[in-house]
Amino acid sequence: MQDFLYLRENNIKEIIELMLEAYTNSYSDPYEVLKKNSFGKAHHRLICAVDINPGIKVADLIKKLKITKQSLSRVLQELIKKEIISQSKGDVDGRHRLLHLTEKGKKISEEIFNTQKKRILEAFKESDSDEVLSFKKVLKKIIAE
Amino acid sequence: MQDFLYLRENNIKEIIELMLEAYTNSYSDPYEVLKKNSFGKAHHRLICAVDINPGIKVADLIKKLKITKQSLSRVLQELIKKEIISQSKGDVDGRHRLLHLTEKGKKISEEIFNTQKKRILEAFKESDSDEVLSFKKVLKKIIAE
DNA sequence: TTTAATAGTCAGCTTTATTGACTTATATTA
DNA sequence: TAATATAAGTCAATAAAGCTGACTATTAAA
Repeated sequence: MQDFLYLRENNIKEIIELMLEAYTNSYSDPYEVLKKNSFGKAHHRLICAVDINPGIKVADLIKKLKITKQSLSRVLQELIKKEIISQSKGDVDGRHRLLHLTEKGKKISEEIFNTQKKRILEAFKESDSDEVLSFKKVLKKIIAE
Repeated sequence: MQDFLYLRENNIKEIIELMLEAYTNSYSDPYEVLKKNSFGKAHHRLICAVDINPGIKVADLIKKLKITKQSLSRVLQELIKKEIISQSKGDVDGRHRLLHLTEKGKKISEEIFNTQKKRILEAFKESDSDEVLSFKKVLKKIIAE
């Protein structure tokens, strides 16, 4: 019977710690850009999620970020006031509030993204394209419930 | 000239958001176990880092978790008091404090790990072994400075 | 038209992390 | 050996991020 090395407990545990470190490193890269705009980690996570999911509704954002609506609200209202994020009423369901980055928000998100992409690009340039594809594929499967 | 799809900005951006979600999901899995022991996310991160890096010194832990020593201290002293983590003086350099999980700490870490590994195992079982190897390889490269 | 879902809000609290200013112990180097 | 640097610990004050609970307003569905 074959022993699947990659399914061994120690490998799984190592992967879990690698994910912690990869996230921690990647999301600390834009520290200066965020500070310049008086934003914290909570703003960063929110901007990132709205950027890649334009038109996302509040309920889905809460699920994605795994925070309460009260926690989200404080940060979201700040970003709306500063005209980084805009809201619109859902056309299918009028109770929904659909969130988008404003033009100003897109610029700041790009600035944040530029500091983060360096790290990823370096890693990808040292990898084969199929390795990168596998990376993304597995990442998506980890997210799926 | 070839266009490397996987190096396109939108793909990199998507990867960055996938990492956010994968980390958020993976590290919210042990919510009940942590709550039972009156531990929070900070304790979780610390236990995980010491588990996979036995004998790590305080300075390296601070670098890995990207927090200040004052932030680390509060949580670390709690875990030392509760006999989850033990300290020993470094034999090479007597100023170092080397951190280990105690037997009690190993048990709790296993309990935490068991809730996290399910998600990873499911993802890995649906993947080929070379995809998992690529995943780990790229993850490590993202961490590297 | 009653009920359910979505979003927003107010208040009070806990947890996590920060800055800045120190102390103690050990190691290095001049 | 004496001066300096490094690693860790500590005290105090503050900020950032998150939570629970109790509500209101709006819109959709039964």
